[in-house]
Amino acid sequence: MKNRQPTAFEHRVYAAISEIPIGKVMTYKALAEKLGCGSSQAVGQALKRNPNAPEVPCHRVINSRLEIAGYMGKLEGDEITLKLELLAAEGVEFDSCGKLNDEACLTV
DNA sequence: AGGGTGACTGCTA
DNA sequence: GTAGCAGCCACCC
Repeated sequence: MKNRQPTAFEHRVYAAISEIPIGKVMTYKALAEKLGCGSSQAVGQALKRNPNAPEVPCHRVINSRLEIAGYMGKLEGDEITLKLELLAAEGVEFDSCGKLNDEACLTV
């Protein structure tokens, strides 16, 4: 556990994710544009380097292909399955491949 | 101070 | 439709 302090940029990312309503998801690109970064990779970095899983609903953040990305620094594993279940509990249904089943859940 | 990485995206073959 | 390459920004060593 690094327990390092989040930077201003990361803090902005968490704030934007926290603004995502329940039952909705946002893509890295849209999130990056909302932050004014223009680079979705920077957003992914912020999430990967930060174990704020329960503090920030990072599971609501998906890639432009409407697929689930990673969780807690892992791209695949039981954590991903947990994320899908968590989203399903919020009303967002995903495919067995981790793809968004309902495009209407995508926040623009 | 410099180089390398990445939970990404977009275009081209 | 799948595969590969380049661009991009922020963080880490």
